[in-house]
Amino acid sequence: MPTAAKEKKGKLILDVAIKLFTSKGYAATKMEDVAKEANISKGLTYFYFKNKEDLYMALTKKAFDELKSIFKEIYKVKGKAGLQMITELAYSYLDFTQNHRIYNEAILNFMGLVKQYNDEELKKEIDPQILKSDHFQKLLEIHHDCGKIGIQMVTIGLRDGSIRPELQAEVTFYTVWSMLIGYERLMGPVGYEGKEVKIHLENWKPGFIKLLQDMLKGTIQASKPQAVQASLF
Amino acid sequence: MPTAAKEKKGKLILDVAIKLFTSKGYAATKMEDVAKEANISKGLTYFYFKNKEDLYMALTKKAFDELKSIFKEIYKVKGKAGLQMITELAYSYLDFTQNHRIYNEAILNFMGLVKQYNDEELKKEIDPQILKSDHFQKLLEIHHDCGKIGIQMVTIGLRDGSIRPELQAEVTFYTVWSMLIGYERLMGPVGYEGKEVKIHLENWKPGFIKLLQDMLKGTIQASKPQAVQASLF
Amino acid sequence: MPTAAKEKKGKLILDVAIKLFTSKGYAATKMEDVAKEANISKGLTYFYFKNKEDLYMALTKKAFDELKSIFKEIYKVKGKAGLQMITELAYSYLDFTQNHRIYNEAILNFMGLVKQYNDEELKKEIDPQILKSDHFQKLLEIHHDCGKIGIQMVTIGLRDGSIRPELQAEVTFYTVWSMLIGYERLMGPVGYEGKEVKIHLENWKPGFIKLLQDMLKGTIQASKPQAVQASLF
Amino acid sequence: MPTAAKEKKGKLILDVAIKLFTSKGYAATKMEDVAKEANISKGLTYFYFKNKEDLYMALTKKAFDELKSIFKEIYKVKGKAGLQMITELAYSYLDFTQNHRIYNEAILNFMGLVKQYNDEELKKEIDPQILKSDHFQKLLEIHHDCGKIGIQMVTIGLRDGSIRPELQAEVTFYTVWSMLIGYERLMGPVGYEGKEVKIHLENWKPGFIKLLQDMLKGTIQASKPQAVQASLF
DNA sequence: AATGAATGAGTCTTCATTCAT
DNA sequence: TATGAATGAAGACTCATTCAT
Repeated sequence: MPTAAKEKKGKLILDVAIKLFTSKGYAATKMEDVAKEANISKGLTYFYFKNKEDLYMALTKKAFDELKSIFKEIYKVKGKAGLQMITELAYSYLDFTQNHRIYNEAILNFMGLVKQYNDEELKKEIDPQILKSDHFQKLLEIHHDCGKIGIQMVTIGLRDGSIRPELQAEVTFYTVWSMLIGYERLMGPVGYEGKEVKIHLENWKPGFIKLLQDMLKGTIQASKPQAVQASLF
Repeated sequence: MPTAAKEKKGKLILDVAIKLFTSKGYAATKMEDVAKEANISKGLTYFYFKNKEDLYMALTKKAFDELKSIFKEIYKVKGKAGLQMITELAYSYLDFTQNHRIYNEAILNFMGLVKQYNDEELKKEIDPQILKSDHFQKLLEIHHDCGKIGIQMVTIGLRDGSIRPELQAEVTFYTVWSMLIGYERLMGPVGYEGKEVKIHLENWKPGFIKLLQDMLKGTIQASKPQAVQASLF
Repeated sequence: MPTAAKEKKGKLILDVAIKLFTSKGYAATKMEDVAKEANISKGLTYFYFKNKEDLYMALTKKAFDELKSIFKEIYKVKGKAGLQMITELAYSYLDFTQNHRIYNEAILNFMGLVKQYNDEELKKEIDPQILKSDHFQKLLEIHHDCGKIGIQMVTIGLRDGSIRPELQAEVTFYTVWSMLIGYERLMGPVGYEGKEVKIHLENWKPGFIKLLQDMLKGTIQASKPQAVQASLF
Repeated sequence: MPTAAKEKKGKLILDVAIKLFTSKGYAATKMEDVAKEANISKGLTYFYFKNKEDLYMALTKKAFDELKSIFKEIYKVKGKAGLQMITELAYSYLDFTQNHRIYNEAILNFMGLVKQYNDEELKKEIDPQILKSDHFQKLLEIHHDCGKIGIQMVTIGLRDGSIRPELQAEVTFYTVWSMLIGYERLMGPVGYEGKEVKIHLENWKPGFIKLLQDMLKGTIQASKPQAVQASLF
């Protein structure tokens, strides 16, 4: 089988894994389920992925890759104000996490791992299989990429005046990212039709974006969120 | 054995579980480990907790209880501006998640569960043992409590002018919460001594808080964060 | 507590056990279930019965006692032909097994045990707790009692001519008993509304009794089954 | 591995299970014992049988299959009178139950299950694993097969005059089956060398068969039991 | 007599992973 | 590459039984 075909099958397995991990969760998904759904044998999955953790790290890698492509897509278009970029990013990020629950979970999980990895004591408790995974090692190299682009976006905003000049780019971007990460998880409670809590999903998103913008806004305004959103699709 | 003693043993088991889940993770911790560490028999853990998931839900319940007590502690002191309350909350929340990684994880996990629970299709995939857990059912009842207090804080801020009057309390509070949730996880990557990323932990926190305040600020300023923080400890 | 009261509680436990063993089966019934249903503590059941097997043997003993009382009841009335006695016995036995599924099961089980007990090799495999049970030992002594009475009934029939004189009492009685034992179990399949099997429960019983009588009948007839049945209630 | 080999291993496991269930009993036999005795790993037994109950149901299925083959073997030979067939059947059945205690137990157990299964209330108490077992479902379909053949035998007897014409085939056959079912169990008590009960195994069997025949006999006699028995071996 | 917390041996069952083919 | 039978370590959970009170 040529390399192209090999990659195809590897992708197939990964896609199936994404589907199953999303619906049933990592722990509840058996390697056999993955194989069955992909119409291949159980053994073959181990030809393409060293083990289950490795498969999950491959998924995480894909999550970061897709996230990065979102960042790049927004970043590469010239002439946009920095705040507009961040706004677009926010919309895309929220869509990304809503459409790919497992991706956000994988990213969340990976960031937890990085925290452990950077702590000499906690590092020992990390499953050795994760450490050995090529995908994990690759992730360690690339997981700052999104941050770097995001920081660039903020930097542009600082320069073009769409973002308040007194802000620090790194701090600002990671704070924005914090917000975006929390959103998907809070959708569960927020979406619930509680008697006393009147907030609903439809209301939250625009308000959330507006707050994000207000937090950053400089004297020169970015285009209206609605307009931005429209331009994204 | 008097009820007090019975409760004590239940708490002992829970405390041990918190310790082990924190250091080794939920999946890697055996019920037998918990029993051994608590100097009791394996069977007794099942006398106090129906099963492992139930134990985890008890832990989650405790996480929410402690979080709620943080909210209440800040809320009950009269005479503070709303923005000050939110600021204090932010500091306490960040401390809470940093000091109790497992609590934040449990809360994150529970919110993911709530999302599944509210989706007819995804609900089926939830482990029945979770659904049957009394602690889980209790959590469904109380998990809005923190949100309600937080919304009250924002409402106070809207009235006293410390928070911009055009904001909507619910939307605003949940957006604040989003920020707080993401922080702990991003500390992993942020804390890493990357060559190109200059942001460090010491820098991030105050900047993060500052941004949060700027996002909300009305015409009347709350007291300085530093002062607030000092008063908390 | 006076002996009378003690016996009362012991009977209560036994009655509860009968109820639960009947509905859920021996293996699926926990000692705790028994205690709970009897509104006593788990520990107390062990005061009245050495262990679970002992409780089952007590149940078996009661089954044999009740069966024996049925035999005696029929036997003690003078003036009946032997065949009539056997007929009455058949009716009563079938009622007994239908109303007390667990009794028949216990009797069946005990007879299997006796078979094992009489085989030097298989005897070793019997749970020692059974062997140690006073109820089991008692059962070994009395389990022939029903047979003895039954044989007497046949003997009477042989003498009074209601049963064919060429038959041997022991062989005949145990053959009758075989029939009666099988009936309860076959009611499951027979009761099923199969498309091709037309036999129904209502039809089977009288036909069964008729065949039993025909098997034994001598020149002098016993009263009609219907009449006999009527006299029983 | 070819299908033949796969079937072989499944049979091996089943044979081992039959051996162990027979000697130690179902409850006392561990799945690990079965695996060890079959020289395979514990896990492999679960590859061939979903769980322990499923294995027992497979055993029960085999019991019914073997029983059915006995019925068919006798039924297929033309020219025999119906009573002779029943007589042969009785001999074979008694041999079957004596040589395969576990088979009879399984059949007895299954018939109890069918009774529960047909009662809406009791059905709930059946272990779900049993209900899910393919073998159990298959048994529900086939468990009338033996009955059907037996009824045919009686029907033949009614036509050829070897069985009394006034009898009803279904009722008659199931009554015969009742007798046969009880026999194995009663051998325990009967076989015991009681001081007062003189019946012994050697005496019982021919007498039992004789009574069975007398119960059915029409004007035309079937061949002698002894001759029949001889022809069977 | 009575309680019910505590024990711990016992077992079923799962499933990631391997390997002969 | 591909299969799927086979492995076996691992772990959740049960429950009869005991015993301090």
